[in-house]
Amino acid sequence: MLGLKFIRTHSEAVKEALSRRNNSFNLDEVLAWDEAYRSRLGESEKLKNLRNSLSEEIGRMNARKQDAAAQMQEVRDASARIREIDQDVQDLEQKINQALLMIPNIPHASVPVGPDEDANVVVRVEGEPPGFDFQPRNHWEIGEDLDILDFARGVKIAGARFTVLKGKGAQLERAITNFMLDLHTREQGYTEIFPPFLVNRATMTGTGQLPKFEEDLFRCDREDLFLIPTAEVPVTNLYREEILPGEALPILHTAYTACFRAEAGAAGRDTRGLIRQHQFNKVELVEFTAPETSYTELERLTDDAEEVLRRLGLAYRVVALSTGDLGFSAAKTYDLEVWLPGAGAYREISSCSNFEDFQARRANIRYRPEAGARPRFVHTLNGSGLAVGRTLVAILENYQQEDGSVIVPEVLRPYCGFDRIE
RNA sequence: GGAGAGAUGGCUGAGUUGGUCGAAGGCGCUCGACUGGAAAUCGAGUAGGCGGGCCUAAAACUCGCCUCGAGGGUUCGAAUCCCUCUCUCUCCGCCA
Repeated sequence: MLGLKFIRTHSEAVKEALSRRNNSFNLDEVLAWDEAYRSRLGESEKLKNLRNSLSEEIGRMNARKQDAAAQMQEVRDASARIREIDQDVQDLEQKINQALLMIPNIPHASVPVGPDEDANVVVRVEGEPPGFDFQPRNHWEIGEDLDILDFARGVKIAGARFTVLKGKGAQLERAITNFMLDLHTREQGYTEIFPPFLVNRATMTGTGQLPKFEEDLFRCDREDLFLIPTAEVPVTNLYREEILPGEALPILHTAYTACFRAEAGAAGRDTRGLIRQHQFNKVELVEFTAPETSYTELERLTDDAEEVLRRLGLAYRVVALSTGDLGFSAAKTYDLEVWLPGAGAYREISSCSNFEDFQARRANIRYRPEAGARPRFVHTLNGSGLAVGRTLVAILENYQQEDGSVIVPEVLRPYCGFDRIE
């Protein structure tokens, strides 16, 4: 969410940012409401001031046994008018707040300008895609032949976009998860969190999933709880409505969670394989930092995610998303795309974003730079470190052998206890 | 699921016959004094939000309004009275 004061004083810049995002939000309407809101609020506050001073006077007169009937009548009249005006104030305030929740973040100046993903910019390419002297296969073929992925039974017990991992497939998934968590916690300084997978509406609103994107979420109707689409949601909201001491920053958290996405707008896309599932595992990195350092922290956090790919020996590239492809809450995003030989393409395996104070405003997460100073909004960042299912896909496709077996990357062997799946 | 208790500032804890209470006291924290330095001691300060003024702007300052879990009501006036909701704690039941 953008600050109302900011929108008020920088309306042209906000409009310009919205157009770079291909967003057709009507800002003038909000500005008009704001105008009316402040004028009505002023009227109301004047009358409340009158009411307060008269009430005090009445108290004093009563103590002296004087007759305050006239004053009481005056306050009664004022209160009636206040009630009317406050109704307007409340209506306007509500309209403004609802509108504010629908305005996306402003892209950072360094974000490439463009209408869609075709305008994304490849920032760097790392690692060599492996060469094969045979035709590399898709992960779903490899996985089914090895009897470690069972798509048919996933559909039977749950539905489309649900898959069963079996035997060494399940073990490898678990090994990948543990390898990532250990790297982040032991070497990169993140504190591990294991959060609830179901969260309430306020939490979903805090990170920007609600109110605009409810159709992308799974919801438990009975309790009005939502299955988290990413650990970003519960972990960022950990400090909702809090003022953190300045010396606590930066706060680095990593969390493994299952993630649940309705994939409402993705019908027909990636229908085969593990790439696009309703449920998948992910290890997430979440960071809270002071505004001054958030962009250097974005580079560091992205590098922490890249380290997973480097250690797994997977080729990848880093892509800066364009203004038209940027997520609703993000000011800047790098996607990490891993090379998939079976698909013959780079596919997204991580997304690292700086949200600046967009989420912090929604969730009211602040910090006090020093004792006695006014609280400021923190900046929040997060990135996948990494999507576990897609990492499994990348390993199957990149480490496949001509005989159909798959070599396990060195760093994972201590975690799974085998060096090959055949 | 049943019964009961409670929600006050960073923490603790008064305030519940409605009226200078945004709120005593203590702790913590900040600044200052004392000290070679520190501890102890003493003094001062220390909630958040919104709107206005000031200003190129922010901060600071200043005026006002709101907030004592959330929302609504009674009243000239509510932390204090009434209603609804949420959450926490204790006991019982159930359960991994």
